[in-house]
Amino acid sequence: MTRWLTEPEMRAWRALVSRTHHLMGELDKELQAEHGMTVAEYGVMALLSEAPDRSARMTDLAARENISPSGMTRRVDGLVRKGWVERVRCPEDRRGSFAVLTDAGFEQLRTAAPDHVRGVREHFVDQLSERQLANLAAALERLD
Amino acid sequence: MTRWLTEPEMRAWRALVSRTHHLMGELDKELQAEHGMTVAEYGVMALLSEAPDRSARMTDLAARENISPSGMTRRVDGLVRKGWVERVRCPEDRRGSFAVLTDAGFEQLRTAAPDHVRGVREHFVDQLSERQLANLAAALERLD
DNA sequence: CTGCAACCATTGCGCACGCAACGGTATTCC
DNA sequence: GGAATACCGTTGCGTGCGCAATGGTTGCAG
Repeated sequence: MTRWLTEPEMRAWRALVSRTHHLMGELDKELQAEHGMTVAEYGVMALLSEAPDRSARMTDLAARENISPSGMTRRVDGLVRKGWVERVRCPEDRRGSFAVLTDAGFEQLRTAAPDHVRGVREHFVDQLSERQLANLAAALERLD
Repeated sequence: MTRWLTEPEMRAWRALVSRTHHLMGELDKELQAEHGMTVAEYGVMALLSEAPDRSARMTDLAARENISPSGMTRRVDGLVRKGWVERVRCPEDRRGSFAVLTDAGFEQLRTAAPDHVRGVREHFVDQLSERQLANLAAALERLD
């Protein structure tokens, strides 16, 4: 006996999928055009910039960004090619390696951040009330 | 002068991106394992099943699913290969073509739907209150 | 101390997508 | 009516990701 989705449930589900997808697409195009980087790359660099020594293990990065280890390897590959990140072999566990944000990477992030934040505000944050944002965060953080 | 994100704004933004991404991944894996189809394919077939004559123009499908025309061409290619959709050239506009849900496709959808809906409930709908769902839909539908 | 299981990051492979360019068709404008 | 324009769907090409398998390393069990 299947409990089908009610009309409000369906609306919430469809809105979540389609709005999020569209939103990410817009932000990606903007950040790519203005600063030659993707939102995914931005995410990694933002994480690194706030980490001790501006560095983190590959596994941690993958977990924090919700992608597979191999996906993170390639994402970091791209950042290394652009000179924004370096790899450093881990001394006390020679299997692992650190991704470290370079000075050029930090500067790139500093330059891109205002534009990216403006994009997030324009397409998302500033279109909702403080209350709506709080409710949305509370709801989504409850999942899983 | 950049208005940085406040902590609640940041939480809402991060939650939206990461939870949605994770959610889609889970549903995709389940639907793939149980019925050999992706959520994206399900979406197209669901649209077709509710359309007049179970058919729709490629352009309409692409717009409704928020993907590029070429993306929709390939998505439908896959469905045709599986025998769930057929292409029919449009009589009154010979540039265009219809995607039509076959009987096999309709049957496939009927079989997969209960499991997919259960997944959506389990991972999303049933974890939130009625009120939260309504708020979430209202907030997201307001974007753009 | 030795052998085996667990783990880290990477690589090969396949897949889905976007963009730009294209052929074919419809429409508009003179 | 004929030429320019806009539009529909498809294809070539490049990109980013997941899964499975791999090489190198660690740590645990006996």
